[in-house]
Amino acid sequence: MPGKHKKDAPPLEPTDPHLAILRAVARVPAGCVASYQAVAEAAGLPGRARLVGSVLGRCPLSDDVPWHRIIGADGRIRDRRGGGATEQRRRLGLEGVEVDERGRIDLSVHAWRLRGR
DNA sequence: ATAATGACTTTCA
DNA sequence: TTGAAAGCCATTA
Repeated sequence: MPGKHKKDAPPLEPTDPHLAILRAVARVPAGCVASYQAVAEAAGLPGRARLVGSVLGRCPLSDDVPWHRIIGADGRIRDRRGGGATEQRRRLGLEGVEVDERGRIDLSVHAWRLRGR
């Protein structure tokens, strides 16, 4: 039994922000895109758009999570170091999302909306 | 504890 | 529309 007077900090919690973000990204359906901000809100972390990017950047570009469906709030693919934007564009194309030459995506068509009515 | 960094957003020119 | 500057926030050094 924990009779410690000093506080103990578990390594992971059910409300772990990282986990919540990954979960939110995972529920974005194919053929749709969501902004970092939208994902943050969906994860219950309003205003942490930057954190979403950090988490996705730290994770490997695996198929475990549809990272390619996350784009900037302006509906364009965000550029980042190392590249990967090309891969993202390719994947989106395979899913039926039309991406402009400049990386622009029609949000009025593919924007993912939070379900919950 | 302070400073720098990053797959962000918004505002202004 | 494009680009620069500031705002914002957790992680990392």
